[in-house]
Amino acid sequence: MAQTEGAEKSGTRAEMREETERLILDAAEGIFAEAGFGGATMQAIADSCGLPKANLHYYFSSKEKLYRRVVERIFTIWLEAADSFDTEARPEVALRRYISRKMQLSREHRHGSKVWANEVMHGAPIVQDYLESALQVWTDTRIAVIRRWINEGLIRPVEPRWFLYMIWATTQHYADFAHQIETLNHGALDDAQWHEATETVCGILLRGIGIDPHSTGDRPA
Amino acid sequence: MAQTEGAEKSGTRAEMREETERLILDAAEGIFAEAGFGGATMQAIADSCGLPKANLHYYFSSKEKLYRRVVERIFTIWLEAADSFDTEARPEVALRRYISRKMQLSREHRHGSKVWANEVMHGAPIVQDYLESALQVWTDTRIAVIRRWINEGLIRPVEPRWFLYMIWATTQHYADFAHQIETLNHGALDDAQWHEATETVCGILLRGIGIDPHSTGDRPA
DNA sequence: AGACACCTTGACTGGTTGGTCAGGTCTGCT
DNA sequence: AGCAGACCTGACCAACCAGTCAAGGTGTCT
Repeated sequence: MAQTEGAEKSGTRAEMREETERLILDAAEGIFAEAGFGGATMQAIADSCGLPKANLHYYFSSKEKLYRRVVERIFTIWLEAADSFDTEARPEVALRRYISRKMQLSREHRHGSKVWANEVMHGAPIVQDYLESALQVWTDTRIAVIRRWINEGLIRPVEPRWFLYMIWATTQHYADFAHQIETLNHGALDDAQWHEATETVCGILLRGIGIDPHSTGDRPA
Repeated sequence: MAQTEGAEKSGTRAEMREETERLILDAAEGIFAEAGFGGATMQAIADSCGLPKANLHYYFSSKEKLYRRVVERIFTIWLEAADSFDTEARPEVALRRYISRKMQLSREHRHGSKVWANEVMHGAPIVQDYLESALQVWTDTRIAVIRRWINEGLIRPVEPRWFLYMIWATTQHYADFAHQIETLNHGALDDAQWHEATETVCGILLRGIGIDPHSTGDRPA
């Protein structure tokens, strides 16, 4: 009976295992985001997904293993979003799409962004290898693209590194500091505010590097 | 003997107490920044400043009280820096000074920024009242100033709220994500890089709202 | 039906942590 | 000198937490 937890119907063994793991990972992401690794307890995660604590240890042998899986999942989502930074498109198109996507992620994956921020803030004890491999590679290729745009005179000459950090910082801020933003806003941002914030961020960043933010790709150059 | 801890010479009772409290607060700031509230231990803080753990409890009755004092101190520094946002000066001067000051704080008070970020990310359980009072007031006055600049045609019309968040996000990113930045940079940023990053951030943000970032106040308008 | 592997869970444990306390030390005052 | 009050600290404790385990349940094969 307890095997068909919650709403999902029974499927194959593998499907059910995956389903339960996802249930735990979702709960863990929320708890780790709200309390940090040290502040989170396995009991709290167990309560959050309505499973006994011992059950968690059946699926994830240790707290650290569970945490690592949470962070890995977040990094995967982040990398997929990163693909929206199209290296072939014109800068105003590629950047606008990438920034919009990152804003969307901040809205839909607030917890994930917080866990990542926490991890990096504490010196990336778990994901140092990601920083040095995948992130390094991704960053280097994008820096090369931005350099090319500069050489072709498409954007103003800015150090690509600092510009990329500005994009990350401004977009992730809406997830990591959501509580502060919502306090100052007297409530959660509505659809219109999210749209306006995204437009403002896009507008300032694009204009900041010398692009007219309204000359999107759908008009002939 | 142990009373004149470390390097400082003995002064009055009050001076020595203040000195010891500062020693503990400095250590606590570092530990809280690196491990979060839940991950930090009183023993680690004690070791970090070379005092026995029981001594910490003599000066700060509980871990939470100590943490609160750390956060309060950070907020004070933040507010003092906020005064560099001169509401009288012209936008390019006021903004450039404020952004530069915030970048400087990110470099000199990395730990403090991290503790603040941690606190807000976890829902500001300790400093919610600051957000609702002091920060709210400060933000409202600055938004009014930016609105005035817009009405006077000094800067492009942007929602001041989102613009302010961009400033906070980009500058604090250099403290909160220092580890990520330094990993990608293969080492800490040197003086030249900090200068260049500050210039890039200022340049993009000012240009983004329609200001020529090089028309500083020291030339006649 | 029976056997087997997989899943679930309440109860338990060893280690860690925040906090206490009694007894000692030092300083400034009279 | 002698005293009072501030300061220091090793040893201790109760609470909590990650992780274990053994016993029982459930689905799926032959």
